Amino acid sequence: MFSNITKIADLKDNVEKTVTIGGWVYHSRPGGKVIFLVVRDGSGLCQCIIEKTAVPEELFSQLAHLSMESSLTLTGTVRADDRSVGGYELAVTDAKILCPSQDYPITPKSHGIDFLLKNRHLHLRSQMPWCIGRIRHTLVNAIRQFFNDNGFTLVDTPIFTGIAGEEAGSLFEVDYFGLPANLTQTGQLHLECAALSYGRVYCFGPTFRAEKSKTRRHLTEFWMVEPEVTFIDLPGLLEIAENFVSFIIKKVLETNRAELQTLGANIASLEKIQPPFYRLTYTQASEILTSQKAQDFLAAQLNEFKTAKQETENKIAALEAESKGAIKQWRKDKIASELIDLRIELGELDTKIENNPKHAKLAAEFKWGEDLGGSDETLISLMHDKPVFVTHYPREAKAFYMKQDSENPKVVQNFDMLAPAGFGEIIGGSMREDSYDKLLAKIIEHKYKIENYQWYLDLRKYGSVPHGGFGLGVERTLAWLTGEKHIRQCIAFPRMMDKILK
RNA sequence: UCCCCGAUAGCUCAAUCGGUAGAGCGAGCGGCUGUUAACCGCUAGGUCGUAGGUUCGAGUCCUACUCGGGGAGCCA
Repeated sequence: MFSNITKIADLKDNVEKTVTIGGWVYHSRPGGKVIFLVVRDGSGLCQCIIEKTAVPEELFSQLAHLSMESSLTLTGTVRADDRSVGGYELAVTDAKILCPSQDYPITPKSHGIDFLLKNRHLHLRSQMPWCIGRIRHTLVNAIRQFFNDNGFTLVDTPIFTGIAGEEAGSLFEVDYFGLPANLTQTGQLHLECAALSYGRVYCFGPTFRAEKSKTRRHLTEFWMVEPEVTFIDLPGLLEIAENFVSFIIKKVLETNRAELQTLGANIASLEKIQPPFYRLTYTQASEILTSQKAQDFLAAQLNEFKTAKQETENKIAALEAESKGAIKQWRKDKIASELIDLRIELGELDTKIENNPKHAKLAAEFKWGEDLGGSDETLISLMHDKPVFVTHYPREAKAFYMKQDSENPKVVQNFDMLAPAGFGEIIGGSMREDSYDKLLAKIIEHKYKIENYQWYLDLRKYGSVPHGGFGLGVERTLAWLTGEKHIRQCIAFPRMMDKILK
């Protein structure tokens, strides 16, 4: 029945031909003599022109009263026209309404985030989530392609697990037929087993963290890709990581430039992301944090914030003054929505101004041995225009499985990759401890039950080799690429602390 | 877990000193228009988050609770 449906994205190949499209009303501008219906079909938008003289009178009247998100098929001639979205339009000769939509809750005006999340099942149809979803698809595809093309074997690691990969405290516990089990926090430990079988492996799936974190950078369920490689050292891992990240960004830039533009992403800065990335040891990073340069940077930033605040306040005052004058209603609307945005901006600037001295203090008082805090990472990433690897963290601050450095026993061979412009950590990785004795000592030190880790220790007993890997968070990467402030927009149905909506 | 902010029409927001509840969008009806966040006119739409308190009088002040937003810590 629908075999003759043409996708809107393919209209460019059907100019002057008669086609049928199927989709949903995105926008309607009905008139006495001509109706403009913008229709979306998942592949794009198309403006459909319905002239009163071209269709039966009853159909014209029905189409004139069609509201947002009504579903229908439309038949007509494709015309190239610069006045239409996408450059093509359909001169309609016939249409069939499938399901008229009444009182669709999402309107073209702005909505609050709570409302949109409650209506997430419908919000997915809107432009922003649609663009992000398309980019996510490319990103996921590119991730698989990179590893598949570089000799990695996909291994699906379990979601129910008996042991913790990261530190406890962020585990979701489940009742597994009366036995305690957890949802996976990482596929790494299982992946290491597979790496010793295949050499180069990766896993890609959902990951669960029960962290009580209500921030724009946290989900309780997120997707992570984790490669694991044998016969490698830390510099080798960094090389894979920077090639990997550069590859996926290149693919997104190639495939989704239009979506990135719609979302207002910083394309120019993404185009700069090419190997090599910056490399800092933890010790160098801590020196930067406590340096005068960092303090000067923060002071300059504070001044920028204050200037921006002043400018924003001036803009608000000017708009408020204009709004009180005798002006057209549409201008008043525009001012009102601009004012809302400006006030949000002002609030964010206030937060930044408030946090800046705290961050300066944290940075200045940074002591070797602590883990890098969020603000420290942000500061370092802001001071660089490309991603930064921070390596060799203090052993005490890091997970038990990370390999002790041969030259400096106080540090481990690990790395975090910080995205530029303050987006923070998107990759964490390390060489794994391959010495049976050292790993055992760490397990004992952490007071973990040895019997739970015997299988993991076995990997160091039977043909242990140097190996390592890393994990990349899909939603955080997507937030970075798209310029989305909040990670919750980067997955179709976000799971957040204390909130499962559907 | 801690700190800050908020809750008014379906949605986004106003409401001055504590004194009769207002717009726009969306919805419905009509008009007009190669329109494009179209425009113009009319109509409907409210127990001001919940429960107390202060007051002649509370959307506005106070207390508690619920829900939401932002930030800190922690992390991908």
